[in-house]
Amino acid sequence: MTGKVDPVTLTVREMALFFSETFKIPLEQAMWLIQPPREEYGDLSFPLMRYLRGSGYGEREIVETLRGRLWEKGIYYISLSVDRGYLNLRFEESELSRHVFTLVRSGWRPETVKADAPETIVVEHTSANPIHPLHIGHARNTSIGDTLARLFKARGHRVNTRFYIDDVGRQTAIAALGFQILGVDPGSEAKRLGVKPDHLVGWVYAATHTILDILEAKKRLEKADAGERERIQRKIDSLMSTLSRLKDSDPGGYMGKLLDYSSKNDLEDRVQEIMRRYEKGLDPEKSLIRSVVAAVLEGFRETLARIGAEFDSWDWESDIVWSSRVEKLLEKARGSKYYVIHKGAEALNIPAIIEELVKPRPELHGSFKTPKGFEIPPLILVRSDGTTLYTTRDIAYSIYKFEQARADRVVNVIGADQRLSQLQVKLALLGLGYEREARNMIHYDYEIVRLPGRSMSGRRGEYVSLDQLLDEVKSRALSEVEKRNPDMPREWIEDVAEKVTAGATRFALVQVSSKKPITFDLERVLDFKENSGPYLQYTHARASRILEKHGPIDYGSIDYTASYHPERRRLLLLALRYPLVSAKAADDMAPEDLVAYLVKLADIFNSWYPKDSVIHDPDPGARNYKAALVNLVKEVLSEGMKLIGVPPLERM
RNA sequence: GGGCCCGUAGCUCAGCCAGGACAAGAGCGCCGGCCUUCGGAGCCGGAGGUCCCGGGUUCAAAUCCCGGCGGGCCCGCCA
Repeated sequence: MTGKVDPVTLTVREMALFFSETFKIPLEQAMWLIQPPREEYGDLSFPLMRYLRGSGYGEREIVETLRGRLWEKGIYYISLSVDRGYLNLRFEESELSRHVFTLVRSGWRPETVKADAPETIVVEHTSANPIHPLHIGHARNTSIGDTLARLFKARGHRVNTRFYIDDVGRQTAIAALGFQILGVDPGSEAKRLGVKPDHLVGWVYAATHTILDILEAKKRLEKADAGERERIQRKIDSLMSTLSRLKDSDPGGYMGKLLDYSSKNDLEDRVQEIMRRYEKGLDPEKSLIRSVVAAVLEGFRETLARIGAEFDSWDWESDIVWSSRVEKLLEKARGSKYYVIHKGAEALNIPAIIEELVKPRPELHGSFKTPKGFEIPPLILVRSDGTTLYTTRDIAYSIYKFEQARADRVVNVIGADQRLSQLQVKLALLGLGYEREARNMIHYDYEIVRLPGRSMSGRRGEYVSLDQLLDEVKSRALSEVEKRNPDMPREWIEDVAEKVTAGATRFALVQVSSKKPITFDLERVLDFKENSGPYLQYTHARASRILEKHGPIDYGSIDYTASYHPERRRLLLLALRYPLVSAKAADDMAPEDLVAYLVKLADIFNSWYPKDSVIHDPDPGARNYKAALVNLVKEVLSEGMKLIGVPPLERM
C-alpha cells in the first residue's frame, strides 16, 4: 500500500526537514543525524549542540517550533527534551501503536521508503568467465549484486540486472580447442555422461590449459641457460602432477586424445587462430565457442537459481565486438585529443585526461579517486596484431549499458583487484566525452574469498565449485529439518532444506562488509545459530506458528494500554525503523547494514517471546495487541529477508 | 619502489564516511543456569579489550589529519 506512511517515518522526515531548514544543512545529512539513542534517553535523537551555537536560536525555541510542526502533522503523542546537547524525542506508546495498527488494518504494510527521485539503475554482477563452474568467490559477487538489485527495487528504482559473458579472448579459445580436439559437443556430451555442463567444460579447459603450459615450458627449457633450467623444471614437475590429478578425475576418458593431438600439432598456433577468427565472427570457430559457452551458461543458470539469482539480460562480449560498437569506439578514440601511440600501439593518454579533465575540477575528485603521486600508464586500445583488448571492449560495453537500459547509474560488482582497470575505464569514458556515463558508473568492489590453506585456480581445475558447496550445506540442512519434522513428506523436507541452504549461504556472504577479505569457513556457514540465515528463518517460522495458533487478529478489540510494557515497546519501535533502515541500506549500497538490523530485530523478538505469552494471555485486549505486534515483526522480517535473499519460511 | 584497502575481545566482525550521552558492541568459542506454559536453530547470567603504534587538530577522537608498523591487492599489447 503506497502513499501511507507510518508515524515513525513521518516523524523522522519532519524532523529532518525542520533541522535542514533551520540549520541550513542538507536534508540527507539531517536524516542520518537523527538516530535512535540509548533507550533511556528516548526513541529518536538529534545532536543539537553541533548546530545550536551560532544559529541564533535557543534550545527552547527549537523544541517548541519542532513540537508545533509535528503536531500539525498529527504527531501529538510525543515528548521532547534536551539533555547534554541532544534533542531527544520519545513516543507515547499507546497512541503510537494505535496509529500504527489502525494503518495496518487499512492495508498498510512495512516497506522500504520510496526514493523521491527514482532512477534507472543497471546492476552488472557475477559475470564469471564462462569456462568453468561458479565457485565460492562468484557466490559472493552474486549475493552482493543480487541484494543490491533487490534493495534498489525496494527503494523504488527501476533496476536492470545484467551478466556480461566474457567469451572473447584466450580462455574460451582454449576451452573450445579442447572440445574441437575431442570432437564432441559440450552440451550433448554432458547430457550423455550425466555431468553438469559447466563442470565438464571446466575439466576440459583445465586439462587443455595445463597441457598447453607444459608444452610452453618445455620450449623455454630448451632455450634456457643453466640458472633458469632448474626453476623451469620444477614448474614442469608441478604441471605434470596437476595433469595426473586431472587424469584421475577425467569425466569421459579424454586425456589420451588430448595428449595425442598435442604431440602432433602446435596448440599455441591453434589457440591464436581460434581467437583471431572468433573476433571476426567466422565459423566454425564461432559456433564452436558459442556451443562451449552456452553449455557453461546453462550450468550457471542452474546454480544461480539455487541461490535465488536471476538476470534480466545476458550480454555477449562478442556481440559488442561484432556489432561494430568497438570499432566505433576506436574511431572516436582516434579523433580524440587524448589519442596517442604508445610503444607502437594505439592508446589513450590517461595521465593527460587526469591532468586536464579531473584535476582542475574538484567536484570530480570524489568520483575519480585517482591515486595521488601514482602514474597511471597510457591505456593500450589495440594490440599490434590488430585485435582488441578486454579493457577496450569493456569501455564499449559500458557505453552500451547506459544506452541500452537508458540508465542513470550503472553499478558494476567486480572484485577489488580490478580497481585500477575500472578506474581506467572511467577515465577513458571521461576523456572520450562520456562525462555523464563516467561519473555515474560505480565500481562496487569486494574483496576475494579465500579457502583455508589453499588457493584457487581455474586454469588448473583447482576450485571448490559452488555446486559442491551448496550440496554440503544442504546435507546439513536436510538432517536438521528432518530431525525436527520427522512426519513431514519428503518433498516438503527437500524444499525447506533447499531454502535453508540458500539462506545460510547468502547470509554468510553478505553479512560482512564487502571490503573485508573472507576466508571461507564451511563450518561457519553450516553453523545455523545466531547470526545466520537460518536463525532469521527460524525466528520468522516461530512468529508464523504463534500467529497460526492464535488465529485471526481482531484489531477492533485491541487494548492499547497493553503497550505499556518495556519489551513490547522496544520491539514495536525497532520494527518501525525498518522503512528507513532499508532505505538507507539501499542508498548507502550497504546490504550488511540491513543484515545487522534484521538480526537485532530477531534477537529482541526471541528474548521477548518466552517471557510474555501471546496465546495464553487470558485478556483478549492484550492478546490481540501482542498478536498484532508479532505480525508486524513477522512482516518486517519477511520483507527484509527477501531483500537479502534469505527465503522466509512458515515452518522449518 | 609506488598506489589502494584492511588492522577493534582467543576467533569472525559492527561502530569510522556524517567526532558528542562509548567508563567500547555483537556472534562464535569458554564458564554457569533454563526442556510441566506459544518452536531449545532458543532463553538468562558470567569471564574476556593498550580500539596496531606515535604525534597532531578539537571543549570532545575508535571516528578527522600526519608519520610509522603489520597483512592483502594492484601497478601487462592477460582477462
